[in-house]
Amino acid sequence: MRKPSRPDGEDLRLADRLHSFAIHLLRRLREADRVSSITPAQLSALSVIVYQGPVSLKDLAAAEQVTPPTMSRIVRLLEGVGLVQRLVDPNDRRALGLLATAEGRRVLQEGRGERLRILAKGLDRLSSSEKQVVSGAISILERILVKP
Amino acid sequence: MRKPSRPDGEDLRLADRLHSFAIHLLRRLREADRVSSITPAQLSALSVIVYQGPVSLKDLAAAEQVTPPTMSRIVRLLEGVGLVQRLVDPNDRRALGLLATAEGRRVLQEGRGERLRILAKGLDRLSSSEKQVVSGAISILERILVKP
DNA sequence: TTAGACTAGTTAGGTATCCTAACCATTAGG
DNA sequence: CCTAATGGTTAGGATACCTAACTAGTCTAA
Repeated sequence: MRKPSRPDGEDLRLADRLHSFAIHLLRRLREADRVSSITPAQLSALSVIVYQGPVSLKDLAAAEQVTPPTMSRIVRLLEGVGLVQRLVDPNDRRALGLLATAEGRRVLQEGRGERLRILAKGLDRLSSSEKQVVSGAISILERILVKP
Repeated sequence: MRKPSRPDGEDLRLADRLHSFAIHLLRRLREADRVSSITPAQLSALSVIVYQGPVSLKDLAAAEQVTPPTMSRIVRLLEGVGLVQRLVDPNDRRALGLLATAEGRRVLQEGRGERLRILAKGLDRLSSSEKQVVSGAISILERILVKP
């Protein structure tokens, strides 16, 4: 008899706790976004553009899990306020190479920085050995995000 | 000399890793929501209604970090498809006591279950001692979510 | 080499989500 | 009472999301 493919109750309970924690953590950190000058969807797209270098609209849409028309609009708004510029790929003149401007990188770091400061302040309440446990757990968990 | 109130670099790095992990985890799990019959905002509000028992619109809006008019509309839609019912608080006839219907609880469990199954499948790849580290870390991290 | 298939992106049009401002209805305090 | 405060809704506007249909550039194969 092989192990059933259905996850067992133990894993489900751990999954539940992890899921719940992630939701509540991000909900708390979202409070920081209120001071940002751009919307959450725009900030998230900008983040991908900043870190993934020149990226096509198609890839950007896939990364953000939205359709190309939706991303087209978001990019137009980001471009309109000067946070992103669009280049045309010389090898394929249909495709875009989206890049962040210096101002775009600044705005992103500003929003992200506020989130991280809030979170770091929470972590500050942990002992040094507790932080080690957390750090180790993240290293472990990062593996489950790698597509199988 | 006291420790500076500014979080140190160590905490910021750990915060960054934790933040990034939470974002990527929820982004991955969001793929499961595509099969749900209701939208993410509605699912999230429904979740609060199911777990927080009879709740006022004001409190629900605060929990979801939106304004009362926004929540008013979401509740109207949820009520329209029979997932939520509104009672009037007899002690304060202005206030609502929002409750999930049996169908509402079913729809919520359906969507949540799919997310948890995906996550549990990922956790299944960890060894039993790794799961213990993760479990311990979550217990520690849950403390930083408690409002100071 | 050129017709047809395919791919990247945009436009059009609809619903949902979010906001602020303004508005009822009810409650609480003087 | 009568005014101020509170819970919710309505109105109106911007963004975010989708599908369907379109344009323009690329690739393939006869």
